[in-house]
Amino acid sequence: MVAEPLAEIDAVGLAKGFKALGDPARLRLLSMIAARAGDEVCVCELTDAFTQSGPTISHHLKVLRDAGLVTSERRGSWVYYRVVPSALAALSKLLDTSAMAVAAEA
Amino acid sequence: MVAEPLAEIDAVGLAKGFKALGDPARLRLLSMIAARAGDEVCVCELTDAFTQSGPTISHHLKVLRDAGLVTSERRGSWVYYRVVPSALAALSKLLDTSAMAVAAEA
DNA sequence: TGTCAAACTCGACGGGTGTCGAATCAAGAA
DNA sequence: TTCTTGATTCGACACCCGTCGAGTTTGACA
Repeated sequence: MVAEPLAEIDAVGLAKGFKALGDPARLRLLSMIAARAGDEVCVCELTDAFTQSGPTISHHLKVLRDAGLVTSERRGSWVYYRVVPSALAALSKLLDTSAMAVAAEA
Repeated sequence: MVAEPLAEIDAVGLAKGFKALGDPARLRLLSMIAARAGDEVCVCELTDAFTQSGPTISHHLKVLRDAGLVTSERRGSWVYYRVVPSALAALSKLLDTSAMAVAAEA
């Protein structure tokens, strides 16, 4: 958030990322993928951990993919997901700098 | 995101915060407030900077308030907003640790 | 009291979102 | 090829969200 307020054009792109995180199911999905720390996670493993249906999980994964937060790769019969660290870092930094800017004043 | 995947109960609360950030107008509002670094911003100043109507801005500020990301205080005829650093830091940390966990593997 | 300005609430509209079952696609095994 | 399993896409439903104009509240000032 920094010293300079966000330009509208930047806000649109960043909001897409935050919007993708704005659902409990997606947040849990991302956390389960990120918890593997470099390793990938099979979709079958994710669907087993949720009460929602397969199509719903697939939809949420697509939202995370479209937001650039995760990538997917098919190997054989299974599809594996992994996080995109730079994308998460960009969102994190935005909030961090703004929090710091305010904290520094106190 | 850390080593442990998010519990569903935690995910619900955190998702509220991210959801509030998932709109370009709200992201810009928050950035304008945060850019003041400890100082507060008058609503009148915010509405002037946007093309949206007053009621719309007021609605977005309420969403940010309900999410605990900002606080408001009335003084005289004007209402002033300021950010809640700890709330932003909590969201930032979640993304940061997950990004770090993955980056550390590489 | 009455009036004015700032901010919020209300009601409504159009479009978007989460969810599911059914159908479809992809890849391996018989 | 046909069959089976994993994953996605499709179509539909109920609900939510961003937006506005109109009306309401709050406080200052005559």
